[in-house]
Amino acid sequence: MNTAPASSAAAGEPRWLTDEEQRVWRAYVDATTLLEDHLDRQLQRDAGMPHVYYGLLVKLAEAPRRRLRMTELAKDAKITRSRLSHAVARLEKNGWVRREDCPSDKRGQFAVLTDEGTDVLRRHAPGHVDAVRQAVFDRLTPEQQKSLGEIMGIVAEGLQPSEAGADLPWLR
Amino acid sequence: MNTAPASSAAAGEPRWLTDEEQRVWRAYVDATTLLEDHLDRQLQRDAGMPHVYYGLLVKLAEAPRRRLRMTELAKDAKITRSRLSHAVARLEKNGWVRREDCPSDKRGQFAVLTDEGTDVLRRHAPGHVDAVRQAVFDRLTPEQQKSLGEIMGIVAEGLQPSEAGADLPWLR
DNA sequence: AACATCTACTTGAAGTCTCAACTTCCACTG
DNA sequence: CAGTGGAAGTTGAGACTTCAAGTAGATGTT
Repeated sequence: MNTAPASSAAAGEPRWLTDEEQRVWRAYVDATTLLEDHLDRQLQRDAGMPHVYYGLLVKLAEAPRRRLRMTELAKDAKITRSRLSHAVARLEKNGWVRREDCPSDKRGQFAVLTDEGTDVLRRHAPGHVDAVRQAVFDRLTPEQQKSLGEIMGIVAEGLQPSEAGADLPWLR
Repeated sequence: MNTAPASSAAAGEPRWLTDEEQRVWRAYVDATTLLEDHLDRQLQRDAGMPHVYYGLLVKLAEAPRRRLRMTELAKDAKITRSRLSHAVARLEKNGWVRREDCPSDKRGQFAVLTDEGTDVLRRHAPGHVDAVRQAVFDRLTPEQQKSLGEIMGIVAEGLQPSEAGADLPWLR
């Protein structure tokens, strides 16, 4: 008979967004579009790279020995390995990252932050933090900041590709 | 003497993010990256276009006579006119949008949603709404939804190009 | 009218991202 | 140890975005 499953798009009546939900959703889309654009422009102008690339350098800077396996870096940055491959190629051309073979796994590659890369980061981090502050933190109350963190945490968790067991590869 | 202005990156000590602020910011970046990716994939697979393009069709569908001047559409969607130009060219190729000259201003162009475009929208809106619900609204309490709307509204407003200058010192 | 300046929109090239192969290597089975 | 399947990473083509420069029409000034 198949009458009315609750949440599937295949069902008869889609659960449209209420007016209030629409307002929220549009605010979200507007804000994220404008902000990503803003940060991309700021970083492109000052540091010569888009926001995602900057994020990659940051992840590397925080990693032990300033290096990360490609797959792990991709997972951390929430991007595909393919995208990362292209990105690292570009960053390598800039001299900010270098690739190194993994001794224990001949398929593996490390992305390693170079001294030059570290330097670029040091030079441009203040400007970036400042941009983020001005656009976000300076405009929100502490409660709103806390709220934002919780909400985004929930959304991110819900979209994480297959978190079950992926953390514990040694259990397989 | 120029000692320590509070919020400029040009100054000596940049105001780094606290640990808590960093957690919030990373949650934000993760969530927005994952979500945009998720929606892009869903729409590309089902409707054959990225999320932004879908958004353009929606704006047109809501406009009087299903048409909008290019500049206005760009403003509404928070994208550059150049990007819009390319996008509309593509949507035109799909037969979902058509251009029309503006009678009162010979430089002007209207982007007009075609019947085919309206149809594509009708067919794929349920799936999209469903994706948004599952990723966002179904996971948040009403208070969190309200919070999200307020917060994103504030951030968007701060970045709106129209709201020039009065708020923040642009010292660069 | 002539001129400069502004606005609306487009264009092409270079950079980035996606998707679907593809290569190479690892791990496991028999 | 051959064979199979999976994992790590890359590649190239096509799609999308950005940036700077372009055309053309509108507006304002003298």
